[in-house]
Amino acid sequence: MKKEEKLSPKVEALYKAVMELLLEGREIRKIKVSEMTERAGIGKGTAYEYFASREELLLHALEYQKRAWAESVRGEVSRCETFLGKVSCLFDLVDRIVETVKREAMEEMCNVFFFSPIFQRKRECDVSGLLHEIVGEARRGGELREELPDEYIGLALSSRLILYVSFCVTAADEARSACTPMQVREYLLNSIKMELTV
Amino acid sequence: MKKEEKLSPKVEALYKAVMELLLEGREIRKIKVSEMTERAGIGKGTAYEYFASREELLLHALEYQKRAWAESVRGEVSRCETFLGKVSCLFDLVDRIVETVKREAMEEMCNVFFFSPIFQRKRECDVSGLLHEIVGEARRGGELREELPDEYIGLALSSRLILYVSFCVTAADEARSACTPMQVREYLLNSIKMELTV
Amino acid sequence: MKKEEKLSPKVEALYKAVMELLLEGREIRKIKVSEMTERAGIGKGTAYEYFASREELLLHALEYQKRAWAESVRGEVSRCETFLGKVSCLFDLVDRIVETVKREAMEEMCNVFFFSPIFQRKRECDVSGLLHEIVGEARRGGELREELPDEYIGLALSSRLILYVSFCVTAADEARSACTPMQVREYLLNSIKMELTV
Amino acid sequence: MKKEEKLSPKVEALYKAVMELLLEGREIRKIKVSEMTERAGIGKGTAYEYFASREELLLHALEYQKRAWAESVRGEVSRCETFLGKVSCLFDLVDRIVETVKREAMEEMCNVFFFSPIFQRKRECDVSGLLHEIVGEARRGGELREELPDEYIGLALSSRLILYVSFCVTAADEARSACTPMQVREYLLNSIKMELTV
DNA sequence: AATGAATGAGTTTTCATTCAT
DNA sequence: AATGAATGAAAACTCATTCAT
Repeated sequence: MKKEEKLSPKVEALYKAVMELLLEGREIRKIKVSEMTERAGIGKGTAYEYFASREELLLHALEYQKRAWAESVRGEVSRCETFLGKVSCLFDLVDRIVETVKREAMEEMCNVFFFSPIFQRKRECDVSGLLHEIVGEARRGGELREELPDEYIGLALSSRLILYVSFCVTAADEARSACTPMQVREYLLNSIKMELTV
Repeated sequence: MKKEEKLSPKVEALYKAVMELLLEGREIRKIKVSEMTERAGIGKGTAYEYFASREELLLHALEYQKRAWAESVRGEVSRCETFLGKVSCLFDLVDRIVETVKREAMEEMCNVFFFSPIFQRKRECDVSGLLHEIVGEARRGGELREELPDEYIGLALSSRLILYVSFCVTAADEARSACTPMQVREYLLNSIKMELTV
Repeated sequence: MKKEEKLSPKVEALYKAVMELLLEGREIRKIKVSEMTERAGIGKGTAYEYFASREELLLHALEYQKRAWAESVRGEVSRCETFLGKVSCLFDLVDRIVETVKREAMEEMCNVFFFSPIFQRKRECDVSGLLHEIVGEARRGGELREELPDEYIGLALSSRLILYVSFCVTAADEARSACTPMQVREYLLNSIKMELTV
Repeated sequence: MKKEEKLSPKVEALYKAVMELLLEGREIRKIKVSEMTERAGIGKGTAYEYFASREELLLHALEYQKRAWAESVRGEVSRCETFLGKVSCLFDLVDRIVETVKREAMEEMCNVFFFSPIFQRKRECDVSGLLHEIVGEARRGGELREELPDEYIGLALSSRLILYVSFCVTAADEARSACTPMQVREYLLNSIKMELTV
């Protein structure tokens, strides 16, 4: 609930540098410390003043970005009254993210920001956490089918978001696609409504 | 009984070694050539008799494994009459894979065998290819909703399989889960039935 | 005086292969055994039936070529009556060799066949040996200045041949050259006549 | 007193190490990076801070040495009035170099410092460049035969220098030589005078 | 005699991390 | 606090040579 401590400008520059490199299509495992610091405009040693290792720096940078994305829709979400409206905001977020990413960067970005987090425990502050909150509120509001446990609702939503990401990404280079992202989104919102809500 | 060109025994040993190392939880990008050849019981140089680079060896090893898994359910799938029956076989395959793979290895395995294929063009011979065939047959059999394009059906199935995997994996270390993998599987099959079939 | 033993066809193929590779501009130190045997159309192991090591194979191949060149002018030389006529034959040989060599191969060929031999002892059977014979004959025929020792005559000739090679080679890619190889050759023969003969 | 940009001490140590190894008779193409850095008393990685590759390091080291030798006679040469005096300084340089270099090292040194430059374009800063300057001055001073182009003069000098080197080197291990280096030098200077000057 | 698959010692090169300034 | 030169452990890859067939 409490906003984060103000970030040191050097740290922020490092986080920004990591995202830039990812968006340019770099594999995260192959980004060098020197590239990050150069891009951030600071000395190589300086990174080690703030982080114990390359690994830790990368982890924090990704965490920061996930949090930033979650924050960026939180307001929008809270302004929506209904469960489906809130879910729709998450689709908006996916749209915005996918738009900024170049084709070459897609696979790595998806792995890093969509697939990997599935296996990670800490999810309070990222989109998964937000999704969890949305489910909780909808449950309290009686919008969800009683027989379906929250856990399943969460999975059902995640599964649709992943489908949507995958579609947007692969549709991007296959112009001959049978349907548009917009249509898919409609399908998905409809199927969410049918399956999960009262 | 014989399916493929006979593999050189050294190559087969290498493929097997790569899978073993993956199953033990090694990150694929960090597996050393020396580890692979030692595990395979051959000389380091020998790997380079068969593959131009470490990268190529890994790629072929994964390709081989994906193909092997697809082959391992193909028979079972073809014995099923209905779309849902066939899809169920794929869930069986996921069950079998998840049982074999250690917790630490799961993220890597999923990236390699479930997420990456989404971005790849060639998919005839792996599970994605099989899934594509299943959709085609069901379409011809008139089992699927006419308004949904094959593309959407394919992604809808993929995303459910991915979610099933991730549930099985994460449920494994959260005993306190509200539902069992078996239940989730039922939910998912049911939602597939509701959403995609006539 | 005695002709060489007839070469095994495999050995001859190897020698030929080495020359081909050199003429294509390969650095001799970087030619692999596998390249030589492939080019020769024989198995890699076979090279080791005839030579103890890569090094030995290369040495023999070069020796063979130097001898072949010397043999190729010996007849011509012996048909000339005068010292200068014989020397002229050596210039002819240089012309013929330089013509066959591509620009990229020049430096390596010169090092291998002109410069390196300067430091080697065994020279009976190559062009240096022939040159030595020519000087001997001219001395016996009283064609040379008495005050100049044979050794100096040899050096003076070698030096001119080297100059001629260098000129031909560098003139090849500098069209703007102030004089032609033919002119240089005239200069040199004249200066040889002036300096060394009676 | 100061001639060049100040060299980093590590780079200078590397250049010095390369020369030491050459003077000990090592083949330049076979000198390992680890040998160079050990000899220079620095870490292996450090070489790669200054040079992109082993090859580049070697090239720069040789360039540096060629320049150093040229600089070492330039003063002496400029103090001589006549063409032959200047040429004599170059023979002095050869004497000095030959004295420093061990027999085993000579072939490599000659290849690197005398033969290779023949094929290279950039020659302003090494001995070839100096030689070119000497020819130019002599031409302007009217000391050279008008009918001989500068190019020919240059090669005539080079080939004599090369021969002097090779004589000094090979004479060193053949005590039974008919003439001394000193005598050969006299012969050569005399033949230069006769052939090239007015 | 001829082969070529197998080998592993030997090299270059990379890059996270340290530490003196 | 900030730096970046220096490091060396680690890894990929090469290729002459061997030897079972």
